[in-house]
Amino acid sequence: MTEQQRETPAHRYDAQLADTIETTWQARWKDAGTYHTPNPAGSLTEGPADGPTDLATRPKLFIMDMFPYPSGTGLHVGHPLGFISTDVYARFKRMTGHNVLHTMGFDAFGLPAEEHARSTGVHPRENTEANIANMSRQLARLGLGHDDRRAIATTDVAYYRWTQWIFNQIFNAWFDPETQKARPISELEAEFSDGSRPTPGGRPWAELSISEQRAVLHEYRLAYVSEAPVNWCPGLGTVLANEEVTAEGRSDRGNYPVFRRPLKQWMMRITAYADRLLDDLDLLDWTDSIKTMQRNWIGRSEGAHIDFRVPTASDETGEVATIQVFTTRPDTLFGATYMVLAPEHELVDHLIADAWPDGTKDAWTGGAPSPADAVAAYRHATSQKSDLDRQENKTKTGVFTGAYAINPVNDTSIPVFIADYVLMGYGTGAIMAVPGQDERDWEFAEAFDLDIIRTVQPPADWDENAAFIGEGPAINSGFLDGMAIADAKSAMIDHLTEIGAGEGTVTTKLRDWLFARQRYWGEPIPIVFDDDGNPISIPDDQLPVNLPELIDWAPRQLDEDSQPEPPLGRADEWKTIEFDFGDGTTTYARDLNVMPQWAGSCWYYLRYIDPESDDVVADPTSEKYWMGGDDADAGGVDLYVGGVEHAVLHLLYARFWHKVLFDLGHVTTKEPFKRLINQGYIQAYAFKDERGIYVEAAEVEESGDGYRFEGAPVSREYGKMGKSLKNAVTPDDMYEQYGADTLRLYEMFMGPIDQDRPWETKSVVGSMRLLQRIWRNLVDEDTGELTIDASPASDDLRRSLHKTIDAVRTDMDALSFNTAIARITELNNELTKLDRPTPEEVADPLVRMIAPLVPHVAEELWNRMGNETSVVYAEFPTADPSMLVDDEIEIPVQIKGKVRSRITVPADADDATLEAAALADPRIQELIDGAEIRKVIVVPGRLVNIIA
RNA sequence: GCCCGGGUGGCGGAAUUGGCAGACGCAGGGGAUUCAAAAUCCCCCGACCUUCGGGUCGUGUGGGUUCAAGUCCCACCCCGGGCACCA
Repeated sequence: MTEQQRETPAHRYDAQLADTIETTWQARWKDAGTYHTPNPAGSLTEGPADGPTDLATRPKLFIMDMFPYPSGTGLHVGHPLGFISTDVYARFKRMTGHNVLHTMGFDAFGLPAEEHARSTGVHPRENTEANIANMSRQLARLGLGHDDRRAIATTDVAYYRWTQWIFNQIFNAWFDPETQKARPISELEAEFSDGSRPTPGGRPWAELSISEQRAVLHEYRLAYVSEAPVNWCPGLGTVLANEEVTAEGRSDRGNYPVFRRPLKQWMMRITAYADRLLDDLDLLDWTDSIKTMQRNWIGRSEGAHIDFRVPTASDETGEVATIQVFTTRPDTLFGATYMVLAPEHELVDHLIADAWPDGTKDAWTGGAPSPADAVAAYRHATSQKSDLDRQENKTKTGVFTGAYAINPVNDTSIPVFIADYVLMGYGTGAIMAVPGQDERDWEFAEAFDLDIIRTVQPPADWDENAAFIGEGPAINSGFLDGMAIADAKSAMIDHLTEIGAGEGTVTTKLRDWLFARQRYWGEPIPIVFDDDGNPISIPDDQLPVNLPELIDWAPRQLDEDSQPEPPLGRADEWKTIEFDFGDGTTTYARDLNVMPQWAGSCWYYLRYIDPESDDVVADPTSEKYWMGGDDADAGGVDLYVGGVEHAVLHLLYARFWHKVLFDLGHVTTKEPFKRLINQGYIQAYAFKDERGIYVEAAEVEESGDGYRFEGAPVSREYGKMGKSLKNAVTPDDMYEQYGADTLRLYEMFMGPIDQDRPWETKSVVGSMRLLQRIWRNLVDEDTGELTIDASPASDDLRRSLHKTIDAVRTDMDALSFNTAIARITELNNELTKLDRPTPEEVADPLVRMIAPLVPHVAEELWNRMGNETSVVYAEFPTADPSMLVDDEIEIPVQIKGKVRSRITVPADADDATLEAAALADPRIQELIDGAEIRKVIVVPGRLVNIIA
């Protein structure tokens, strides 16, 4: 025996042994299909070869992680935190009799692969697949119990075929305001056709040409084409995403100028679903903060549309122009002293007066000789401002249009301005300004010397130079005077409705979803255009529309006057295609846009359910089973874990698609994700030297007076883990030093799932030690023999065991893995102190309890203990209730709320017994010393408090 | 500015309905074992005072309710996140 061997016992649980155990079991699980989850019908009805055969008849549980983007840099230890949590929970639920669906996919379309292709010439697909392979390897080594048959990538042609199919569903649907539901567009067409719904122009449907019919239907579709501005960068010959444009309006890459250009773009009518997206939040088991974020994003506000006539101007049809405003405060209409339109408002051109009217104040003209000049100059100035400028510089600016509008409630003539504090994208892009009750209007009125009329009585001590937003009686408001705000609002709305000058309405901040991207690496939009530019969807049976294999990445130097062109426009042969849509074979132009990255992640949960079906997006029986379609509540994925950065967009878009599919009968639940948890982030310390350069965090040493790197002092920061801060720790490092089970255990022990936490490699050893101690309590380190025997445990130990089981079950259910681990540690510490072999009646449940957390070492111990089937499907231990109560308990005795002594009493002692025992305690008697006892508070089982 | 979270030992964090603050772990200290060290096992570990029995203070700050407050109420400070001229 060599020196080395004598020093380390041959059967110690260390990194080498962990590695052997982990890779061995991973291979065996893979062979047996241990994590194969059976569907109740259709495809994938096969379960595990080494598990129970009745899984598909058990209660279901659908657990999901927000799937990752397969980045080229691979994982660091922060990434899998959520994945481990869901895996532990899934494993726990498998052991409590559930059929658990848990798998993993990749959100693999997106800019980085395209950028990588651009710089290296490697096709995005090749690069993406290599990254997926690497990341899959890193994740597999963690021992995640995923059903790998269900793994998908959004870039798989077989997957994006169905993404395109869903696009077609949405395109071929309209939102019926009567039923508040999406319906097939064919039903709308039928109504037009049989005359039950009048056509927009009044002509009979049959008299419209096919092109005209398409144009009419297009106005109703849930996916529609509209002009929207894009960031066109001629220097790169491409359109850029907002995040690729610098604050100076230049391209992030290359620093070329970027121009805002209108382009025909796909939009999705998510605004139609605003109310349902808002209301159904109540059905969801999500945190209040996420619900609030979604509510704020949707931004529903109730108010009124009010029409102001502008007698001096006419609109496009020659009628007297009418400015419609949206206001949440119709009760303040008597205080409207001017109006403001967004500079881009289409009515502005019709309003501009030929010359400044009498009474125009100097401040209103912007120094221009005529309204037209003033408006032109102001619009130009506004267009030069970046969004950031507009956000940061909130000084009110604007110019008078020379026009006056009539306040419909009192016929007062009020000036009409344009100003950039009114946004085109919200409400009607025009406001009535009521400086008395609005801070922004007050500021503008002060700057432009406009009248201010208060219409709500402020309290006596109110600053007379400030707008008053609060509650109070109406004043200066004719028939509203004296009313509270709510009453005044409804009285005004009634009045406006009666005189035909307005009506109550609702507006949302939510805009329709801009769905087109002018990129290459995304799902092609399955649309062609006829000669009149009407979009037609490619029939479902001809999907998928494959991405063309073009890759001409060389930037094209184009001039400033060039038109925006998506990359697919370069695929000359692909650009056009022949079709026969019933009016003869014709050549059609394909849509050249691709979908945004959100698209693939909007519905992947459905494909997890049934990744193989060719004829249906997901088998209906399986869909209903996994999504819980019979529930009266929202239904959906039972647990969805992911980062809070997707609180709004991803979750809102996915909910929207799901609701459309629900309306059209393709899914059976109202909501996609019943329960949502946002896991916290693992952050890490980073260190900078005196030059301010980051140094390798792993090599920094702590000394008494601070931190040192190669002897020189460094300063410590705290932030995201990553390459740039030189503080990344990879799972591979941890596998090598400790093994996957230790990494899993440490990440789960660090703190509650939803909290950010600092990574500390030096603390990982604590989790390793727990596993070593458990191992040592069950296996002899020198011989490898089990150190378990069949003789019964002591009563105390048995009680500890059952209390542990009880607590661990509760904690696991609540995803409180950190406290579950603490309880297991306590039990194991008791075993360590035992001067006898571990009783089997404790060893068996202990191994079961650790199995969800550290599946490999648990499986190894389970196997060594003589079990022939996998611990993965073993039953989780259940506590014996009679073992949870002690015969005797120690409770504190307080005098005036301070603990002065402790007494040991029978657990079921009543109040009188407790009081007597407390007063009889020698220490208490000594302290009371004959003083008068005024009151004794007894909380059975908890404490006695004596007020003396 | 508005809306959400959150402030507990040197560190990560525990603490049912208001009922023994600091479970569990890391770091630190002491002991056993060892020729020695590592590993392992045992003990201590909020601060201050102490006659070593114990006492006083202590959960961001200041008030309050209560027999009893980390927990409830009021005011404030700090940190993190979201939104931001949304009429």
